[in-house]
Amino acid sequence: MANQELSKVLEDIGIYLEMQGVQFKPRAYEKVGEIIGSLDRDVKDIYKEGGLKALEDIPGVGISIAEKIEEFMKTGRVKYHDQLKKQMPVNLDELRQIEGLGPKTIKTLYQKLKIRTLADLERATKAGKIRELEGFGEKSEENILKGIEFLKKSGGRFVLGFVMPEIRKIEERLKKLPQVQKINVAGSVRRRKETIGDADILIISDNPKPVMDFFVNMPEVARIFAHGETKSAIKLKNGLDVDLRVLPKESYGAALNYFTGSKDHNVALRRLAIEKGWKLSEYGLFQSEKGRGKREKFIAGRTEEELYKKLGMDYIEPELREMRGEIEASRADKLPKLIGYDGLKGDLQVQTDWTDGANSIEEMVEAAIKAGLEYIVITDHTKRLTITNGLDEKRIQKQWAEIDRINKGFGVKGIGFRVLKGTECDILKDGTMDLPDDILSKCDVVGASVHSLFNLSRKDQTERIKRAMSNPHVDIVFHPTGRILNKRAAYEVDVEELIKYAKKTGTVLEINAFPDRADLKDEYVKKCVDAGVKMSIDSDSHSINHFQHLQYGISQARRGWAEKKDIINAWPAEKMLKMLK
DNA sequence: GCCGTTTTCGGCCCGACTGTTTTCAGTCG
Repeated sequence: MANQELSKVLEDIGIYLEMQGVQFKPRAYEKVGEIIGSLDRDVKDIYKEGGLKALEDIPGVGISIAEKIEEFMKTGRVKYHDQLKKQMPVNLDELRQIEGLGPKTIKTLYQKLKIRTLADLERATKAGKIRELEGFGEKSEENILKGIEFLKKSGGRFVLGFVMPEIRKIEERLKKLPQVQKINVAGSVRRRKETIGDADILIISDNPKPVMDFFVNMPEVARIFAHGETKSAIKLKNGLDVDLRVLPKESYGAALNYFTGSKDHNVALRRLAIEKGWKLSEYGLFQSEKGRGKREKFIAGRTEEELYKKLGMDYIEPELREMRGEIEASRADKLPKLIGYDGLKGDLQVQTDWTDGANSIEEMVEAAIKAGLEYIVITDHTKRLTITNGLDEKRIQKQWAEIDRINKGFGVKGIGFRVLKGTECDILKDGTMDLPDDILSKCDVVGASVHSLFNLSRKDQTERIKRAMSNPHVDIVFHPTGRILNKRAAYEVDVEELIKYAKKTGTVLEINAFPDRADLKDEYVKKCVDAGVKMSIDSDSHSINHFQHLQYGISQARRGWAEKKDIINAWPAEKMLKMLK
């Protein structure tokens, strides 16, 4: 799908235009880039079927952008984009990752200091060049440096949910090859870590050469590092490294286990094997025979299940293999029965075009039904978040009438789906809510969110959120720590104190499934599980395609040892509602 | 550059915060 590439070109045009101080056009390009980026259908297909006219039917696309899309389809580039880029030859991808660096700043830095790349920026910062610029000072320089440091720490890692579609696509393609008998994606992808460094694909094949040839010649390959019979390694255009390995049938389980990790988990398994007088490697579990020249006796390794069983353990799900007590739990028959990937019945955070969502309530409902859900809560933003056109007292009541109308329609048609009334209500500076209690009391589900003042002291931020939790109508704290992976650290807040207070007030904490939020993170999920604090897994959908993100929230819950009993939207609507304040 | 229950031109939703200034530009959500 060329949508992603096209979407980036259009968004880049918007940024370049913004640098030039052009009015309104930037937003038009930015918006259309967003829309195309989250489109269901391949733009290529739309163009093939209906030409320019069909392109213009895409929301946000007029004649001018339609022509640019056409040009992109025909030539793979957009001249207008090339021209703009020539005028301002900076590495936007790199520089824009720094929090606080917008188009205008990037422009100034280029014009005054010839900064094009992250490396240029770091050099200038360390040489104290930034603070000398007009309009900049020591603080600006310090903030940029902090941004660079943060970026380095997250160091080239990819957000799982953002690269997963591409990995799955490659997996599906390889799976279809007649020479491939079995295939698995191993490594941190299989453990479902929130970010991954690379992807390891394992296969069984009697005739691997054609598979390898196919693999290194895929259209999204940018570089080939290795191209052999048992191992090939490539870099994709999006920067992700992918390895493909061919494994022998009899040791596939052992190899899958080895390549899935985590490293520490593997070490623990090997130690267990040694205790029993055996030896574990990626080739299998062996009886280590004394004496030279004797062949080691193969004990297990065809499947992972067999391997764990021989070691006297229950099978351990990949998401648990992080050395957080899973070895002991497995031996004691005390592993959790993790919530399943089909385990959700509802979604408690959904935005619509009443605020900053892309689709109507009805469209979101239709998509939710398709995603297999039984209910959703409409939780549009509230008035403080003005840019989203947040709902005030009047508009939210209007929305309720619309929801009633939709639910009534389901009643008539005999559809069991339920739309619930909710809000993603801003928590104000002092911990009070952006909507009055009499409105909140009439919502089915009240979510509370921090969207401002990320830099309060740890104490003030914690008190602020605790005050919101003490509101008798606040059911859930949405994305409790506010982090954005690869972009922004969590605000200073005492999460353990929030967990304690959640228990005391009966407040639910959210696992936000949006890929770069994944908030709460796994270790806090486990603390909630241990403390008996209930959680919800919500997509935070802003368009009909975002329900697919729920799986990443489920991953996060599983990595935190959560079972069905811990996740309130794994329950039927009635039971879920009864649990709330 | 897009859009239209303001319909083919004239709008395009804003407010808080920061760091720099001494009245404001840039960024964020």
